[in-house]
Amino acid sequence: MSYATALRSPVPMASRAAVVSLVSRPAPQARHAASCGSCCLRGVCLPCGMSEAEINRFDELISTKRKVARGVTLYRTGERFEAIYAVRSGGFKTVGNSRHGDEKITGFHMPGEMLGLDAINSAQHGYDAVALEDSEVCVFPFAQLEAAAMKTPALQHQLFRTLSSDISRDSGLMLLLGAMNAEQRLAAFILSLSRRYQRLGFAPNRFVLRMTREEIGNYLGLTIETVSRLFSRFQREGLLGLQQRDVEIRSPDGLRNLVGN
Amino acid sequence: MSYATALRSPVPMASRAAVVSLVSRPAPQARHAASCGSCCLRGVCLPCGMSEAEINRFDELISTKRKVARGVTLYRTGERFEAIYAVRSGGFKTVGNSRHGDEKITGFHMPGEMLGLDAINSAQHGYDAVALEDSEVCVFPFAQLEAAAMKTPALQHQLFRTLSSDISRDSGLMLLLGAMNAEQRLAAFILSLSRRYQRLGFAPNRFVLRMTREEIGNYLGLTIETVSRLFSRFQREGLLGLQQRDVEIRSPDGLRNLVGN
DNA sequence: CGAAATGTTGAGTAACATCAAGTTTAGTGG
DNA sequence: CCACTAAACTTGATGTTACTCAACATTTCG
Repeated sequence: MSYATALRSPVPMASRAAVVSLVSRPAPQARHAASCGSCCLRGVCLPCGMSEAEINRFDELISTKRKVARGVTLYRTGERFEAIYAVRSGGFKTVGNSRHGDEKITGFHMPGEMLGLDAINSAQHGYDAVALEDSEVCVFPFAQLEAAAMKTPALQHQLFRTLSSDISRDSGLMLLLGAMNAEQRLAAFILSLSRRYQRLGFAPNRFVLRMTREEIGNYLGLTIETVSRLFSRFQREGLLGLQQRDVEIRSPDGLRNLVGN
Repeated sequence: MSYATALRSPVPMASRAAVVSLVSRPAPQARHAASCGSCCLRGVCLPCGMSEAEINRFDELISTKRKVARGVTLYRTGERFEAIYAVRSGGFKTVGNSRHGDEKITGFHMPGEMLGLDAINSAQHGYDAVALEDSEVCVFPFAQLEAAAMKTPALQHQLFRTLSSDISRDSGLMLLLGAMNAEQRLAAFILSLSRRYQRLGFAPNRFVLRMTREEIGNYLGLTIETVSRLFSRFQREGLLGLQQRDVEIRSPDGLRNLVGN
């Protein structure tokens, strides 16, 4: 839970001095300049589609980095919308909280994916964003982003695409929740993670779950017991190899078969 | 099903001559210039936030209207993405079709709401858009829209907001499908329609359902029987007055209570 | 008017939730 | 480093919600 905890993410940790200096300040101020130009995620993140010159200009004007320790909230429901975020390392969940006090996870966000897009319209956040592990995000103040987009067609276009892809993602999930049984939901979830790891250049059939069974169940509209039973069954049937949160997909086709496409 | 059927929507029907001329041609060509400047939806639609001068320029450059008869498909899954659409009158459903042949409704779209936003990213449509009744849409070719947005900050901003609000909508629905029981889902659905009618300037507690019980069930992840039973129960308990598709909300608070906010 | 589509209601059933007990793993302080 | 505690996970027994199947009523449309 502390900043001293080693980052388990693929992106190299900042120098020790920098980390130590962070500990002495409250988290929100812990920022420094980012550089998309040298980031290994630039091909799948916001600058995708921009020329090198455009990216460099973009870097200097806009983005800063910020560390978020495991369990810490990046932004909260009701907070004023200022910026959108790109996950640089680690991972996040977005959580909606109803009046009943029960929470509902609306999404998991991996490196290269954006956070906060839903708040552009209402100018305030509708969800909490919580780090699943020690993480780092790039901060893009939205007003500056809009101004930059007016001058850079590639950036405007990419912003439209990014927003659009978030809509597709959600619609897909709706399908999942509204039309699938428990087995299909979990299979679809695993396949979704697999695709997203592959997009980042990792092996698609071997990865670590960043979230608990409870979080998976919450997200999929299932109880923790159902998730656990299904994982056991998938393992018994040879679809998955499981050891805690280490997942090995043994039969991608078997999973796809369950989901139905 | 025919164009001769009177439009039941709030927007005045085009002149009879125009309607007749449409019948003789295939639907997709049935277009003529739109004019946001004189449209009663301009406050809730794409031009929202633009000055009168900007709207007029926008009109001339971009938008055309198109009629879509009940049951007719505006665009289909797999078709190349060319334009986004604003519902001008009538209503639509968007339908995803899985390989199993079963369809899943991912959204209902009322006047002033946009269609096709999810396709910007992938450049091809991921859903079918089908008219629930005789309808009219405004067609905004996306390439032209992007070009116009580069010159008009208010338009760019409104596009971002529109896309963002679609994300919020979907996330909200996810919550609905993943965390609510049948009763809560239907109550939330009715309240959502109520809010949207109110936004259009109609009475919030008296409206006509544009969709069948089956479509409602499909959308909410419930069977038609469950929807029917719940409607009967809501009526019995004095929450709703129902006569076919005519809905009267008798106890908005009762419904909100069920949903939990 | 008659056929097809749509909607209602009842009885039985299956899928998933709930309740409960126990095991394993991770985190903490001595 | 080990013991201890809390958190996370697994598995079984039972219960409930919503689905399935079925029959029938009503409405819409040609």
